[in-house]
Amino acid sequence: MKNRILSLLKQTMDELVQEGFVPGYELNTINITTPPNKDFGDFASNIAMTMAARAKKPPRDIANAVKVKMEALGDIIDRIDIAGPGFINFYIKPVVWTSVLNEIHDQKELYGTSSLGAGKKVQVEFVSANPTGPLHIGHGRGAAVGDTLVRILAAAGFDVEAEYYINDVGNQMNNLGLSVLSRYRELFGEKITFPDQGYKGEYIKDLATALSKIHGEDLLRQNQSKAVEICREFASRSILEEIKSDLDTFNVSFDRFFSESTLYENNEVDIMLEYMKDQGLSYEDDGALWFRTSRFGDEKDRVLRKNDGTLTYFAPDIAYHKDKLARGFTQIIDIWGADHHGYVPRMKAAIEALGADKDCFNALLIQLVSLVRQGKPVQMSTRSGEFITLKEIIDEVGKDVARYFFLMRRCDSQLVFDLDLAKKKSDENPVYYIQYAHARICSILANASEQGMYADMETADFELLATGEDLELIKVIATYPDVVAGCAADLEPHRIAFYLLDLATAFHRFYNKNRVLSDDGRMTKARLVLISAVKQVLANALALMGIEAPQSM
RNA sequence: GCGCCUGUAGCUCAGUUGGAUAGAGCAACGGACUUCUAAUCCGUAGGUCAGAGGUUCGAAUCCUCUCAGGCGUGCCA
Repeated sequence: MKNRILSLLKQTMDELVQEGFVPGYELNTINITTPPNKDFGDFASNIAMTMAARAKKPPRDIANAVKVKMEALGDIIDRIDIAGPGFINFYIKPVVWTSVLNEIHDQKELYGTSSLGAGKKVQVEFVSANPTGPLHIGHGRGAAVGDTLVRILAAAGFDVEAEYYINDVGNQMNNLGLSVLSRYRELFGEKITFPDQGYKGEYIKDLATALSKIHGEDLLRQNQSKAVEICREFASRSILEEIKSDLDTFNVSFDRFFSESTLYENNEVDIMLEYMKDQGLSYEDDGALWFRTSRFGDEKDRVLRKNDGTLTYFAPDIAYHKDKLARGFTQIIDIWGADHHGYVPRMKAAIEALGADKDCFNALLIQLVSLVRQGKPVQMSTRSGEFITLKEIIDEVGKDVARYFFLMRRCDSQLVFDLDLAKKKSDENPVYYIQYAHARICSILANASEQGMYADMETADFELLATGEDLELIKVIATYPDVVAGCAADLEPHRIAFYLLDLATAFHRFYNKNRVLSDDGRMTKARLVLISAVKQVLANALALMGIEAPQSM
């Protein structure tokens, strides 16, 4: 609907330009918004005010010219008002709104999709936790945000791929191996000194126990490095399996798990280093190899290879992003914890150094999650091994609630996860509030079908719906495609969560004031179509968030 | 010290990229079930948009400074 008004307005402005009434303008200066107040119409434009200075005419004069031309133009506009300093307020004919019911009926689960991203290949990389321990609650937020963003981008017509980068090379992997081996020796009664940087969680002991069942005492007789390797391989494989299974129960899926080790196997790191050298972008100093990131806006140069000969984390990461670029993505989105924000300038520098436009790379930073139980913060620390895992959260509050809670804040806002609220099955919990709306509709439709009545597009009289709460409800479902497109364009998945709340509110309000099944047969038929459409949109939006739409509660 | 994020009702947060009288939910108070699911709805009250300047027709939104909280500032990952 918004787009229809927009194109009418563009047409009008073009005519005014041709007539010499106003000077030429840039396309993106035309902006349609929904006014803060229903009294100001369905849509509004500030074009008269933004043009006033350049046209050297009072805004209200320009607004009036637009009004006269546009009122003659379309059959969807009821009337146009000019308000305040020069706002143009558009009032849509009520019956026109009801056409969205036909759209929803025709498109079903495709309602809300668009071609915004047609022809664009996007990759979203998220979670990417090291296989050194189970996913914790912070990973959960990244997983929920990333997975939902992927679904939104797909709905907006992007060719999108979800990827998980496995850091299975390097020091922390050895650490893992050492940690497990220590616990293993402990099992056989050896006195051990646990490594300083070791992983202290209980799961390490479980892994050691599992190893002892497979190998018996054999590893005690192996030489140290061989034993560590066996422990490392076994542990990382087991943990990765567990991570995958957790993601699966969280309804999060990936198109590809990309292993860091393949970068070495395919020599991609060396090729990248060679490229940097050839381009004059790297140099040796102090026995280390440096990358001139400062040339691309970073505050100082960064080390690629340390003076002990080993590579920094940054080096394979550049090679990894080179690989991504080579795969032909027009846009690369990395979802990171906000504590990695200092890493953004150097990654952007790398992207630019690799010959790509730095704007094709986006880092979405996810702020911290803290847990609250009975009003008190729950202490967490990865190092000491005291952390709440994603699995524990899912077991406690359920997958749907967890996903919604992770998405009910803007990404760059810290999130307080209230476990007591999450478990409450009442109106305070937004998830139940939304799902309840869907279940209520299902219940009405079930009652209707018992009486042999169904939503029937042919016989329903939409004019009956062009008033009151019926019309308000229709307007909310009509904005859904704009919401999805907006989320995709601005990479802000949380807006879906807020939209769902608005839609559920509009439905509950409607429900309390009106009956669907009544003695009035014509109204009953019309409203069956209406609530079927609402049900469809609720289901579509919930699906974008990966949340169930229950038939009954 | 420097950089990034945040600061909006008692609490938790939105705010359509600079628009009109700043909005929800919870908590508080008062109402609505012979009615398709009361896990619901309606009403009342609640504000120096952290503070001070600036930019302009117009600022919660943009710029500068100050204050407060979080994070970063490794040849860690």
